[in-house]
Amino acid sequence: MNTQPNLFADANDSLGGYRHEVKLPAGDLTVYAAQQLFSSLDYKVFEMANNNLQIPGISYMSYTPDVHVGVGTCIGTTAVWDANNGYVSPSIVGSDIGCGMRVHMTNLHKDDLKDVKLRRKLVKAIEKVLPMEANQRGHYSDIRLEHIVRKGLHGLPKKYIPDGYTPKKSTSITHVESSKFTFDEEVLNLVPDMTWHRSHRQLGTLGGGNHFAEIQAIEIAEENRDIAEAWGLVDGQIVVMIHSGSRTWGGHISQTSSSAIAKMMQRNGLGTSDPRLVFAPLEHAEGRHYVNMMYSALNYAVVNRHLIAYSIREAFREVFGSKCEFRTLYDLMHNYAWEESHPDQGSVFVHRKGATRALPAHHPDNPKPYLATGHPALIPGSMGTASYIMVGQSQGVDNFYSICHGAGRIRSRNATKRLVTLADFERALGVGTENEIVVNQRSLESIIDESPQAYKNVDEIIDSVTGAGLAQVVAKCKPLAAVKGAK
DNA sequence: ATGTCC
Repeated sequence: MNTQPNLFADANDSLGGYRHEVKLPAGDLTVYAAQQLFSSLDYKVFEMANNNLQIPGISYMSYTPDVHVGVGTCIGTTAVWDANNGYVSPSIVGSDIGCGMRVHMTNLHKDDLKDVKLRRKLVKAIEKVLPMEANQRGHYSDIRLEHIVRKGLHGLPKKYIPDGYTPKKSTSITHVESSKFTFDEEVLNLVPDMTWHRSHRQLGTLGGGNHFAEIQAIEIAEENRDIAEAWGLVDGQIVVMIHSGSRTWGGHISQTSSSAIAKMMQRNGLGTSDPRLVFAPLEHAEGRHYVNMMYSALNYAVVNRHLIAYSIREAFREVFGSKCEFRTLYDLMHNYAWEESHPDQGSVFVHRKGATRALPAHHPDNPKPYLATGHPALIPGSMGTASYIMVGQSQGVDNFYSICHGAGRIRSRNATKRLVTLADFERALGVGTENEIVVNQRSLESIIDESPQAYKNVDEIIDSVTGAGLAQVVAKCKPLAAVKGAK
């Protein structure tokens, strides 16, 4: 409950209670959330917004309904500056640069996976090709990391972009948000050998925490059946959803850039109430350096998800034969900052931290295959609950087209370990029943901090997004099996 | 999130 209501006594609700304009001492915050979710927000998220709003020149800041406290900045933040006179903040982007979602579509039906033993077999096959133990090396030592961070998907050897990876013989790189982020490659010379080495070994690995790969069965939303069909989605279809990021490459960039920027801030007397919140003018050497490095991490993250998908495709082909399709639906990030064009504000520099860009039909930033419909917006649920494939609405322009990025944590990992029992977790996964969501980890205890009881109800989050007119549901994705990385 | 503290 909110114990210090004065801060947002001036909250002005609109859009039937789904949008809240909050007056904070340092500036205005927009919160997209149904009334009940809004009322239940922790006071700390407003405190963090107030710190972020102290960064000079910020022109817009908003929260998604899944907002929760992070380090320096809340997860669920969209923060915007004028691109010509703006600031960039590694603390807003966060440490997992380029973290995001990827979905592949198979030609399997949920009935093909009805047998729990077959789901176990599939998970075992995935474990063979997809490293999930901490510090376990990936299987892609033949790929040059230098090519990946410089050229993104274009740096991959051809054999890793198989025919039929996407519909109509187009390659998978036409079906992602961006196949290559261009930057000043000089910055790569400053990355230490150890980071090159570790990041090379880590290519194609899932990582820990909330990262996962899930096998899901989809239900098409009736009102968007035409869009679903245009995307190649049908009722009961098995899809594979992947959530991962830039691993140690992005982590290294975040850490080194943040400390360089912190020093620059000290020299120039810059700062807010929170010393952990670092930022630099875009035109400063430190700001430019971070942006360049960040883009290399975006390349790493997209390729990492592509390779995870490639590995899982191998497992599917082993279990279901070589006729098993594995077409790319989309790859979409939720942690990054970049320049965009806004109809009223022109060139803007947009940070998204745990916020997903969901463009509507005909927006010019859609990749060509999705120009007529809008691109798929991929929203993960918590483990054992549904995920969603959505599409943006034109009204989303008010929020720079940002929507949620998942369920949103309601209790810390430690609090979850204290409060949630193994029996609770097993019940949530249907362990022992024929509908069991099969998980790779032999000991569920090791991932109990990821149990659904640690998260908000994703359906309420989605309701807030649709209620506010930001996006619509195209398909609901129900998990049949999940693989998680070890701690 | 992260080779979770040089």
